[in-house]
Amino acid sequence: MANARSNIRDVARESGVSLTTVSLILNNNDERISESTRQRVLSAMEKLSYTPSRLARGLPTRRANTLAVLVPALQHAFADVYFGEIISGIYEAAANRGYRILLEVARREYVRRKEYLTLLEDCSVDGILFIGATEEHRWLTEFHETDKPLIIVNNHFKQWDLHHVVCDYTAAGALAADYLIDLGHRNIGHICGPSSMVVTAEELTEGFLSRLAERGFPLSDRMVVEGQYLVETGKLACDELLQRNPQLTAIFAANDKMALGAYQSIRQHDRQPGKEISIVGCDDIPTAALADPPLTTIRMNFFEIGAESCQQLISMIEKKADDNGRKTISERLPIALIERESCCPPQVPA
Amino acid sequence: MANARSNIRDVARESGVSLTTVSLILNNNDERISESTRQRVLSAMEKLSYTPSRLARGLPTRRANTLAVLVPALQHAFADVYFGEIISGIYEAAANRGYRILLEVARREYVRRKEYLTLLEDCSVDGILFIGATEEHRWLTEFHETDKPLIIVNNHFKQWDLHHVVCDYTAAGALAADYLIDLGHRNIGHICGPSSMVVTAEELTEGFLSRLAERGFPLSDRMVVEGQYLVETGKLACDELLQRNPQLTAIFAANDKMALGAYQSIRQHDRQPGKEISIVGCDDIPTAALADPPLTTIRMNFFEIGAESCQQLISMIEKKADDNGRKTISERLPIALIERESCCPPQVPA
DNA sequence: CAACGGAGGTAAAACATTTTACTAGATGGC
DNA sequence: GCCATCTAGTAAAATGTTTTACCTCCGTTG
Repeated sequence: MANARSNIRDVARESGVSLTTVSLILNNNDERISESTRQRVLSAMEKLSYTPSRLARGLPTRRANTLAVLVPALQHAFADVYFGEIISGIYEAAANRGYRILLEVARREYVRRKEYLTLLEDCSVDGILFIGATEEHRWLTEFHETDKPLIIVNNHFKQWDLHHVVCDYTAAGALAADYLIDLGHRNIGHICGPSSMVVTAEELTEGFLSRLAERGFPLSDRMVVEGQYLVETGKLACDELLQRNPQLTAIFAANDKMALGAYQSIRQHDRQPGKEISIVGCDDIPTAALADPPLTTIRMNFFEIGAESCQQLISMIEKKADDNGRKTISERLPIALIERESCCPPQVPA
Repeated sequence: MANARSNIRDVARESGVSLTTVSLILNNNDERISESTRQRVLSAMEKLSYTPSRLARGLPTRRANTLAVLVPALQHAFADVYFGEIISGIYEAAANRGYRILLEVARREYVRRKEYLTLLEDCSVDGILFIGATEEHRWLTEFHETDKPLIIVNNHFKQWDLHHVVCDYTAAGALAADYLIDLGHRNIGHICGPSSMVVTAEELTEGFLSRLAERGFPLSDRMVVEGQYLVETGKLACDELLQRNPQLTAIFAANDKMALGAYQSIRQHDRQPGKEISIVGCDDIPTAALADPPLTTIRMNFFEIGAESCQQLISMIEKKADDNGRKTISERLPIALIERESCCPPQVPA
């Protein structure tokens, strides 16, 4: 009863104009409408407390003004700061441009049924942002030829050029190398990410190793151990490194979580992280600053990555009309070293 | 061209039946349709690779099969584990029942323009889950009388009975009190949450204080200091407590972040957290287990809270049809003490 | 004075569904 | 043989917009 939601027709009747007129005003296609009519219609809207239905609007326009954020099926994915930061950035950019955000998880069933495509066809969503892509997500190829609005956030694939926005992982690796060498370290270990699965892990390690080599201190393969980006795997990798070279004075971990795992390992070996063994992390998650000692790390600014990806996606969507040169979007954001207290020059053996 | 997305009409034509028939099959209103027709239509769908448009469906049904998650406008809200865990739980429950999740942030403008209501009226969304409500969000009253599908997640308001699902904060406080008393502590301090702003903070403190009193060790007001749920405020509160009573042997912090802040403060006072001063936190965020020493805390299971809230919301929405006794939903989930290494009996002064 | 053009609109088709009320024909009971 | 009921379906209205093509004045031009 009270719920007789008013529609555009009611507004038209109330203000004595046609549907078309109301619609034009709603869409700010002002040119054709006189100021007096405009005012009349606007106050009718006010009076009827009219709000246009997004659903109905999307039908003729085939636009939902909504973007999907797709994440892989990991345990409690949204509780991860990495995803969380990126999503915050995406939200910010989307909200500023009037878009909404839909959350989607790429479970096995989801992928098998190609729901990600349905999402677009179905007009639920105007574009997709994929976070946390790995080699496992080869089905993304489907987006290769077709010019569907998809952006890979903070990763990319070598084989197919899909639109993407990433941090400069190569530069990050080089930066870490320079920093440790400049401090005087020569016995260095590296806990790398799962490089066969994610390109950025490979780039980081590549950047680190080649800079070390360039500066005349190449790292033996033995001193590179892989972890799965989790605290525990970081600890295990560090155990391994310490066993392979007990003289170790510095470690570069491919992410902060593994760096914190290294802290644990080092303590268990009765050494002091940050004093006897220097650690550089990567990502600059909030916990890094709270660790003891506060972790020196490379800041990736995931919020920025999310926001930038989102803006690129929106531009793609809105530009689609005047279908100009469809170049692959490939952007690389800068990184920075954040110096805290987990590094110092190597201690000379007494 | 290739994009001539097929619709229900095409399917009807292809299989030689009416629109209605196709629609009925789509909605599994099987009873009226013969198996042979059904098969014919299904294969026509297959052949045309037809997917129904969510948008168009929502229009007549006034159902979007989408839920909104509304969070307050905090810096990078989605990067917070607290929100993240809850959202993960919500997602899980929603996905299992075929609902999608829309993210919304209640910025000032958003609230002023009552977008949260628009969301519902507009049929973008069938219900709303509000996380992180405080006394600041008094506009939620609007949901009081009307029976709009809104659930307050892990908080509630005393004045109006809005539907909500919360952890049992009173029990949590009591549990902490028992634990510390049983260990032998008598010089206890409490870092409470912003109790004038959030009811659950008040309940936790109330539970803690009254159990202490019951057991014969009432806590003086001086030994309760308020923090804003952040690491830094926890540290400051702890500084204050240590100054007010240097004999302090145990602290109960209203959340883990403040407990970690207390670690910092204690260290700066040259005392050992977990040995000289025992700490109990609350929430059991992932960092708690990684802290040094690992933090003893009360697990709230936010994932569960999210999932349960979401299920309740969905039931509300789906039951709406047979509008039975509209009772306010008010659920209280159990909590548990997770013993780690941040507590021990008080040390006898040498 | 006829033709033109612009200002300010409007009618109607299109978008893709659901749902209500109806029907034609077959079956069954008495 | 007639009415009632059931089966398998259909026609048409409803949902709330956008958009295209058109219309009607009215003031200018040539």
